[in-house]
Amino acid sequence: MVKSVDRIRRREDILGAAVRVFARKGFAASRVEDVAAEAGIAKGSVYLYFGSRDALLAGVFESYRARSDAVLATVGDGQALERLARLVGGVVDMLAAHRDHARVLLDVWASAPSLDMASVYRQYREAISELLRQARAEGELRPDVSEHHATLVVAAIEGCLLQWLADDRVPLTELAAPIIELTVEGIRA
Amino acid sequence: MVKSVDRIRRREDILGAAVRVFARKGFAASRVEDVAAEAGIAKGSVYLYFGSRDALLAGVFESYRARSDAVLATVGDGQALERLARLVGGVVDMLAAHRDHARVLLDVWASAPSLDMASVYRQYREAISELLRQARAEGELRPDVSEHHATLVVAAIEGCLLQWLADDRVPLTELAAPIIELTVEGIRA
Amino acid sequence: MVKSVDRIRRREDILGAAVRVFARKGFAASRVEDVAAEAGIAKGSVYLYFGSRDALLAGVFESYRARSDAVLATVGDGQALERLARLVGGVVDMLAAHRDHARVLLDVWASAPSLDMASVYRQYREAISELLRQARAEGELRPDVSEHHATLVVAAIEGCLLQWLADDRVPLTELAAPIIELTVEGIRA
Amino acid sequence: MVKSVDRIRRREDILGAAVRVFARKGFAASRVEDVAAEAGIAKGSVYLYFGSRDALLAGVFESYRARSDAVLATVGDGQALERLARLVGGVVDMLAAHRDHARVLLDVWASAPSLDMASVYRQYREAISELLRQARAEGELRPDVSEHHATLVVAAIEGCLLQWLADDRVPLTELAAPIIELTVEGIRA
DNA sequence: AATGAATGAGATTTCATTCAT
DNA sequence: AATGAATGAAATCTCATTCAT
Repeated sequence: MVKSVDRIRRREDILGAAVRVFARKGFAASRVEDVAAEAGIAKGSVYLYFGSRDALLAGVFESYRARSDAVLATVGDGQALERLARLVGGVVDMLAAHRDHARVLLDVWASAPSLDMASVYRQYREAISELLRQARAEGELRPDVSEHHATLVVAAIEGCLLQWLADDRVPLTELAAPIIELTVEGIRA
Repeated sequence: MVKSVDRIRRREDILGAAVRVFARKGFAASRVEDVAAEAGIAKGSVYLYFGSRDALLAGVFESYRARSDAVLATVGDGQALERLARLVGGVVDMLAAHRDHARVLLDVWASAPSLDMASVYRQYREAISELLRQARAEGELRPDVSEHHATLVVAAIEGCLLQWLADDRVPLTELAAPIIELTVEGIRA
Repeated sequence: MVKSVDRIRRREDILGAAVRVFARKGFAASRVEDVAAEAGIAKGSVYLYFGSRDALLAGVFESYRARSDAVLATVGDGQALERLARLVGGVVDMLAAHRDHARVLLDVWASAPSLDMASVYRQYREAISELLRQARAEGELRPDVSEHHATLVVAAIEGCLLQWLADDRVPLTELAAPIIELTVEGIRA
Repeated sequence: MVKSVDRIRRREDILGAAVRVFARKGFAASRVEDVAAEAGIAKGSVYLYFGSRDALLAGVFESYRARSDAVLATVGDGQALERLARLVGGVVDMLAAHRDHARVLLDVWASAPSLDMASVYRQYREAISELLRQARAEGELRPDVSEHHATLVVAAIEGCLLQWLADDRVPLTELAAPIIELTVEGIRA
């Protein structure tokens, strides 16, 4: 039991080190040894917890998905557009709280086609589409809202994320409100 | 003279090959030899036109910037919001016409911190901010439009691009209209 | 005392496991951990009984030598050629009874030049030469028998062993009789 | 054409170097770099001609098979037992002329189960069995010759080879005559 | 005595880059 | 200018061995 916990903890430590190193240097320029050094262990020990360098990147992606799923699961209840606003705010806050993690997703994107970033976006779009459908049923939606609106909501979030990652003077947390204003409040009937 | 033209042409051929190869396999998995093969020349010949493998990526980035600058330069005249709508449409069309090129920008992002994606976004934001300022002067802008709106416009474009790159069933060209509707028409006074 | 016996028993268990593992996968492809697993103990425990991985191979060789010496010591008495026939039969039976063990000798040969397979063959040749000398003294030997005959007797045994190890449809035990017929009976005066 | 010849020559050079290195240190202890150094080239260049370290061993085996096949193909004509004698002599001479090569076969045996030493022995046995059948048809064979005699002939050769490899004071070439005397002349009707 | 996590030396292999032809 | 064989630096990964528990 104790051993198992330790093992999980150690794995998470390594993953945390990997996130920091990958965010700092990019995955392509990061060596397994860099991750080990950041985690304070020997190179070979990384392989006791992850089968390969690529598995580290996959692990980062997994842990991002877990966080992402957690956010989607907590929009609570109330009117659909309120829930949508909470969803957008929740995702932005989650990303803002984990900049390194978010940065590494770019490497997942670029270097690991097998890690399915497409499905992450799809999942967001589906959750949002469902909320828009409910809003329409509730009569809260302006009738001229595009069928592509879910894509636009995701785009607003991810596009702001991208600009923040490129330049941290872009204030991601402050952007949550305008994103919601534009993509949620702006479509109320 | 003729030789010089040939040289430029050959360089562009190689760059085109690099774009296709990088888009297909990702930069990290692309070998100089792959690019040479795609261009129909020998590996060593690539080095007659580009100093290194990284220089190929830099070349792709440069040619993207050139295209991007060209689009920004052609918003024409008329009212500010009309020009903004043309800017957005122009960028989206340009990206849609060069999917491989756009895909490679992700690798630029992830693998080449020295290639300044941040400045690309900044340039877009500045052009858009200028147009918004003019629109405000023309009295065309709703007074409550956020100071962050330029960031949101860029986000909408880049966020849609990202989703289209991840999944080509996301219809980038069709998204131009809703993007404009939301981010340009939606802010008219 | 008891502990000492236990220790010896445990050492032999590990050696037996090593023989099975090495025979199955070859020494080069066998890991210390494989041997430990086969013996039902932890990897580190192997080192309580053997100083190194190579020592396991040396141990296998030692135990082969012990068996081999035992066979040479039991040719009993009687006429020299009868004792030679018993020697040949005894060696073949010993090998046939310990196929894994014999298989591992190939790895000793190939991987451990310090383990002296040459001396094993030499010892056989010397024992056989001595018997041939006695047979000659007893007038039992055809006068034209080659001075190299001892080498041929060893060759017949080892050569059959080799073929049996390569392909177990070669019937080693059945070959004992023809070997004796050819190399022992065939040289009677 | 010239390039092709060079390429083949270079491949053979490397293979020759591999034979020498493997014979000297054993395959297990031989590094690709050792082979490269023996061939006077850089480590990486070995990989231009052989896909892996194991491929070097496979190459050695292949070239042994080629030599072996060549010997089997040159027993000429005449009476079956004469041809058998020539076969035996030819194989022994071939082995004696290529001690390093023969030494490496032990590593093939021990380290590369996929390289089929069993088939080499089988091929020898089949060629010899065929000659024995013909000798019987020619009435040259003693009626009591064992059905296993082909195995014994192969054993005599391989067993002498083994002893010579272990100790070069065992005179392989001198042993050809006694081997033939015992295994070929000894079975004449 | 037994364990098995941790170590790190060392081997294989890749591939960007060079350069003789 | 073009080639592609050769190079060797560098990275991944393995696993024998150690040692704290």
